[in-house]
Amino acid sequence: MSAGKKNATVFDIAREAGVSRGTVDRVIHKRGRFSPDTEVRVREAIRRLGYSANLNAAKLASRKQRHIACLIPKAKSGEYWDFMNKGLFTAADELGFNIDLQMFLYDQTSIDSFRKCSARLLDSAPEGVLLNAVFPNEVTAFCHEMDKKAIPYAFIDNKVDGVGNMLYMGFDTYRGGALGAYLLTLRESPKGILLVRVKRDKDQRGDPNRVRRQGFLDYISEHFPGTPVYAVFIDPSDPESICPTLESFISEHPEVHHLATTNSRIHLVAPFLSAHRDFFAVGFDNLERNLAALRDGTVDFLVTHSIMDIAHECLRLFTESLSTGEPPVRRDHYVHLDIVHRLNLDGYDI
Amino acid sequence: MSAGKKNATVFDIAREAGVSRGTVDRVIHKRGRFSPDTEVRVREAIRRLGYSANLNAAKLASRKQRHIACLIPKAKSGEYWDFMNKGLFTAADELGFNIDLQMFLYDQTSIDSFRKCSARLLDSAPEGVLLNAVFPNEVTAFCHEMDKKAIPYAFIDNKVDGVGNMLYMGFDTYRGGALGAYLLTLRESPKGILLVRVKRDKDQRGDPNRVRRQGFLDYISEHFPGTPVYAVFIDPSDPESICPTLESFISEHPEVHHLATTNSRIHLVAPFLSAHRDFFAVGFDNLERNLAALRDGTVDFLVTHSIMDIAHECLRLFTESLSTGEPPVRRDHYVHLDIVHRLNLDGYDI
DNA sequence: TATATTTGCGTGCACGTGAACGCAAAAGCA
DNA sequence: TGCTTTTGCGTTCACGTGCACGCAAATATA
Repeated sequence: MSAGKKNATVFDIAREAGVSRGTVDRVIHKRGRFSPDTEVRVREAIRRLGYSANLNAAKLASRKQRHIACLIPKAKSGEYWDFMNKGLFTAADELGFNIDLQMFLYDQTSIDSFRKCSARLLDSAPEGVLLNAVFPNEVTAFCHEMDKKAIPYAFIDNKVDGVGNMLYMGFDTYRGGALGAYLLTLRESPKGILLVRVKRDKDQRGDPNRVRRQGFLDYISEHFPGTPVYAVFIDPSDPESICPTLESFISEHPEVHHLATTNSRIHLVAPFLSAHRDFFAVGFDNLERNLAALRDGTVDFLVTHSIMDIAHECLRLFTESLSTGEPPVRRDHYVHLDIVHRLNLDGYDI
Repeated sequence: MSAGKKNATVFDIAREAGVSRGTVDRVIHKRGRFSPDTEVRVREAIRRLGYSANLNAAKLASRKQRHIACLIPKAKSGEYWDFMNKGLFTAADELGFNIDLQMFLYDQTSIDSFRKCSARLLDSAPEGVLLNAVFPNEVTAFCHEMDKKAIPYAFIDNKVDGVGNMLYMGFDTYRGGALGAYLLTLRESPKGILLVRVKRDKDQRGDPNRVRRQGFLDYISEHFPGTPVYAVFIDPSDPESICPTLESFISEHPEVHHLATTNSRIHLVAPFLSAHRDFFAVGFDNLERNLAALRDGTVDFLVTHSIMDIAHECLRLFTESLSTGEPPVRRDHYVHLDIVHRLNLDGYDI
């Protein structure tokens, strides 16, 4: 019942097109040394027989390393991009192609760092590039360079539009923000919302959480019009100052019992929350320290997505495309948003 | 960075153990024709070199069909076990082993049907069996028969204890019930809860949702002691009668605004709910009709899990175990519970 | 003791693809 | 024309495993 008719092989294609197996192989992998006429016959045969390569055999036979470069932010252990980094390596191992991941990690607060990193990347002449979009202008410029050199690239997590990327794998940040706002206000209508933000002094990048915050704010102003949302800025580099900052806020706004962050740093607020159990708190992203805050009940919900899924699926589709030479069937992919609570924390792997 | 040292092959093992490749192969697959002494040497070599088979090569070379039988309930299109059925076939295709799935679908309201089905299954002499646990006594008896015949089997979705199963892949139903109760009561403390249950007349099986219901009830009695939970029974075979039944209930209990089912049939209540928008409603399992009710806002939350994940992971671990001859590293597996809401419905595949 | 069977082991083919190699014909160049 | 390079194609080995086959020695059966 399952399967039944076995798939066509390169031999079948060769016979159908009246050429040899090697020729079919060269056409498929665009390695030259075939006539335009032959190419047409082979592609026709492939279409007719519905051929697609046997991935097991391909992985087994592929001895050459696939050199793929990743241009993503540098992160401290336990931060978002640190998980992405690990996820990509795990995925590379699992996928079984001989993927040689080369990491180019830039400082996400410095455009200059991005420029230098991307230049080094181009020097390494990768077969493909995975990147995210921090500095929209610089990323766009860099993409145009890759377009010129015909290097395929895929966006991971976020993207810029108007460039010739092969693939995007991310999630709906706007919707995520709205979902966070919904969960935050589900238990009790808010008299005011404390939105904890992170101070970025001379940070040159575009705000990566702007869209998510907009989704959050739009939901609030639609469903609780007139409810004030107070943005309070904390400084992650000075943890000692966080609690006092928040304490001084609530002494002025004792009516506020709802707290959220639209970035991934709600764990920074955990000490404050554990001293104020009457707060309902919602955050984003399943960093280990966020999950810990969820586990001990200081944070009520996390809205997140599986970083592993993003890394794995992105790398899978990308490398399979590189192998077959065909672009993925779909270009934009959105992974599912997860709602995580203390009661469904178990088995939630990052 | 990734990988580096290549994995040991059967050749390496053969050399290390001072035998031929074929002997190693027979030891690994327990196909006999080797001396106890040889077995020890080979196993030692495998351990020393940390060998594990190259799955790509194994899948490529395996020509024989793996005959695996599934003993699960028959279901109408769109019902829970219908998705499981489809999920198993999809997984079988994706896994690439030549898995020949043979379905033995019994009527889950009839012990007799189970008995006949399981007898037919044994006649087909499968290499392995996937089953769930409906009728505890009959399932246990059947497992003992399989134990006698040395047929490996795995439980999917739910299980019975005290038998020699190789694997269990399911989820924490008790915790799920509690989570449902939490979500139901998050918005507003309940004055009473309407728990819609399904009438089962002369149904001989054990109640599959008992544990989940217990989790639900325990949560309520712990956090809202004294709150009445009214069980109202509906008859799925008579959809016309459902609305009147519920209407007559609320005319007697107008203070009740919380509704839940602990089975997968909340979609049966959707018509009632769409006439009573003041109800907060929580259900279980992501059947298409449940998701539709979520989408149009008649149901607020679904607590569920990915049936596909269960099917896929169960079949994967099971067949890999059959291939390697080694039992899975872990026997009991619990998949993550998902909270699904209208706002994170997109991209939620079943 | 003579013959049949089992045990223990090695060899060889197949799976489908990647990619290097080789070779004749065509094209470029002097 | 005589030489080199390019084009177009076929052949062959390698990847690691499953599994059938074959064969000698050991054991069982007559």
